[in-house]
Amino acid sequence: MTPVQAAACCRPIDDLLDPELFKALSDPTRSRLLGCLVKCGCACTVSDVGECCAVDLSVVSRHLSLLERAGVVQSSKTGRTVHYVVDYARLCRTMRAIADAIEQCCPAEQLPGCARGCCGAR
Amino acid sequence: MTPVQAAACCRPIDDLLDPELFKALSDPTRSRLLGCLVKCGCACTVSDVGECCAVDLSVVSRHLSLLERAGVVQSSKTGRTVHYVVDYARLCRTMRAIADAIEQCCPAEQLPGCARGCCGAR
DNA sequence: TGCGTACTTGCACCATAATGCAAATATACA
DNA sequence: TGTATATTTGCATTATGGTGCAAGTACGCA
Repeated sequence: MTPVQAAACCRPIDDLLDPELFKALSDPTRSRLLGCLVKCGCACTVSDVGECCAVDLSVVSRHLSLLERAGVVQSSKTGRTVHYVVDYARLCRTMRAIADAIEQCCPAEQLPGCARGCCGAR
Repeated sequence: MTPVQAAACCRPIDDLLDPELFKALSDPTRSRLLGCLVKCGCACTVSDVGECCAVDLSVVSRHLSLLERAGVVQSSKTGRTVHYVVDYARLCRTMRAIADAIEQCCPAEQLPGCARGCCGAR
């Protein structure tokens, strides 16, 4: 199969390789903010998360809302404070789905020893 | 635990949330090129992969070498042609490791019903 | 109602990165 | 050795995106 033929062939990986999601995770500042939120485990205010980074609070606000648009975190407003929480379930599900979708395309000869004859990542 | 405290606490997720990897996957053109390579399943030349996209061949060349630097694909040169292959095993392993690392940080109360009391993604 | 706090938005600036074209490099083949 | 092919690199252009500051909005509280 040539790349052109492959391009015409629809697979789960097509939807999962979403540039928007990866773009959300591609900035060092956002990565750090997300890392703090992930490790924190609880709902945090914009100000609290902002203390992890040496950037303006407006920058933190923008980054968090971008992460929310990408489906990585969720926000809830109570009064004038906004709390952000990581959507653990969705993130885990997406990452594993990507792995599965890639593995599905992996040719059998790629890595011997795997149950499916490929990838050996299971 | 506050975000600041969480930031000081080292977890596997810290190394796995690598902005460089995600940056490699964050461009639509690169995403399409990678998708073709993933679905193709075999080693493809720069020219062949380039036929999937309406961009200059020099652009394709640069994108593929960037994907290689990010550890997503591997290249091999034979004569004057360069072949690119997806590193299926590594990609799968990384994505699953990210999922595992995120799950590890997920608080127990997040999602009931899961074996670990969280995430429900297993 | 007025003030302070939490966050967001507008704007300008700067850095990075994507793109196409042309030229260069590397290699196969006659 | 000369020519054609495959890929890469230099360069200029353009687009995108991150940042800080200042101002605006929303809301709680006295």
